Amino acid sequence: MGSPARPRLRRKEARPGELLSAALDTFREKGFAATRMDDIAARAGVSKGTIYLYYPSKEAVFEAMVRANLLPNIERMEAAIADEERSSADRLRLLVTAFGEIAGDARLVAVPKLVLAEAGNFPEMARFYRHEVIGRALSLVSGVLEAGMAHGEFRRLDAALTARLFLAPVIVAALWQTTFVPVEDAPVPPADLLRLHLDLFLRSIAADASGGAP
Amino acid sequence: MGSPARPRLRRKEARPGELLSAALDTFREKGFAATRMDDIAARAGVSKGTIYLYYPSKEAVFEAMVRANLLPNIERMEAAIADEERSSADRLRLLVTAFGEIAGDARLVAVPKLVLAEAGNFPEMARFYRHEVIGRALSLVSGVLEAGMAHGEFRRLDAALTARLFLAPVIVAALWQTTFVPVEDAPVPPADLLRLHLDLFLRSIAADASGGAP
DNA sequence: CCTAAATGACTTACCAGTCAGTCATTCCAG
DNA sequence: CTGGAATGACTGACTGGTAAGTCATTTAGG
Repeated sequence: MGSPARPRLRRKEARPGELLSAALDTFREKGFAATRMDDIAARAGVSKGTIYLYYPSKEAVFEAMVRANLLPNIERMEAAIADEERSSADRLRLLVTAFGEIAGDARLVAVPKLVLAEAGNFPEMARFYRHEVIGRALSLVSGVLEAGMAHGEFRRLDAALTARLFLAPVIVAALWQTTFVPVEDAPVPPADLLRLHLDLFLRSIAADASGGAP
Repeated sequence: MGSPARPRLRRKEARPGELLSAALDTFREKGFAATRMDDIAARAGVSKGTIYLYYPSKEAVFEAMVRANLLPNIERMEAAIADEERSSADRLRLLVTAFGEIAGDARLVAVPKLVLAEAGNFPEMARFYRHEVIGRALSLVSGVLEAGMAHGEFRRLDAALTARLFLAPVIVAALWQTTFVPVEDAPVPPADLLRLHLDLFLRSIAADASGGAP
């Protein structure tokens, strides 16, 4: 028993990231309230006091964790449609693929789910997430939709509403994944669902009645 | 100061319902962990001890509250398509309307959101909800879809997947409503969103009138 | 050595759950 | 009717356990 799991290390640079990563995994498993600072510390291989060297409170850890996971998501999305050469339909296809990858990554998806669950207790963060992540995703999609409409590729529709309809199945797939898959044995392959979604969606917004796909 | 707010009343019959209603409103505002039994009691105009006359624990209150809000939802849904005379498209239209009403009722929608948020801590309840509410909603929709396909009204598609795509925007609208509307000032009218959804969805699954290409 | 990062025992606050006592209501005896 | 005894719904101070946050001490690393 006497063997100390690890000698105490001093890693001023790496700590904050390690702590937030441990925090994400712990919040993901138990939710905000049921997570103890000792849990996070143990997972990061550190004692509780160490967390307080870097963050002033549990809430601060939570907020920092959410912020740390904003940029990667946004960048993935924006990278997915950087290619301006493609047709609007192709760009939507790429977007669905990119979102599908995010939706399949349980660790990434945990963040919005936590924001959702804690919106009542962290209204400021909810507003922030609403604008910085969801707002950007919506603009991204409606930008592509408007381009397609201007180009005559898609019918004229309310781009803001249509963008929401485009994203809805992705969001539901993501939430489903984190909520029910750990609890039951018959998962629906998100890839199949999203392929069908793209097919139906493109058909429903296509400009001419006689099909759109080349 | 001496004035007692209210004389103590004895209402053995009405209490359980009043307690669950107070519990719903409190859980809705703060989430499960952050609500205190004293909060629920105060909202119900009762002392904390009284709750324990009717429910053995905080978790029991939560579970009872969820169960109490199952049946109304299911019955609303099933009533919405009871009319077997109509076309499948019309029945989908009625379903969207019914779901839209549920989605617009912030109190009702809070329940699935709480289930979602607490699925990790109440796996049994998550499974239960998955089967008794979501499962039933999915069968309802896929039943209508299959009837429409058999009738030649809709294209042949995977009914289970398509049903999920049909429900996704309703679910997202509901979650949006409870999460972001209290936090910002520019709500999207769910009615507009769902009307567009129905339009696009029906178009995407319609059998090709002009003998089009698959 | 010296500094500052890391530790973990300690303090403090909070809250689920308990239970001895209170009082509104009912119901019979006179 | 009436009053007072019995009932049991209701109360709220209290307990025990838990966990956030602190800080005097320890020790890695330069």
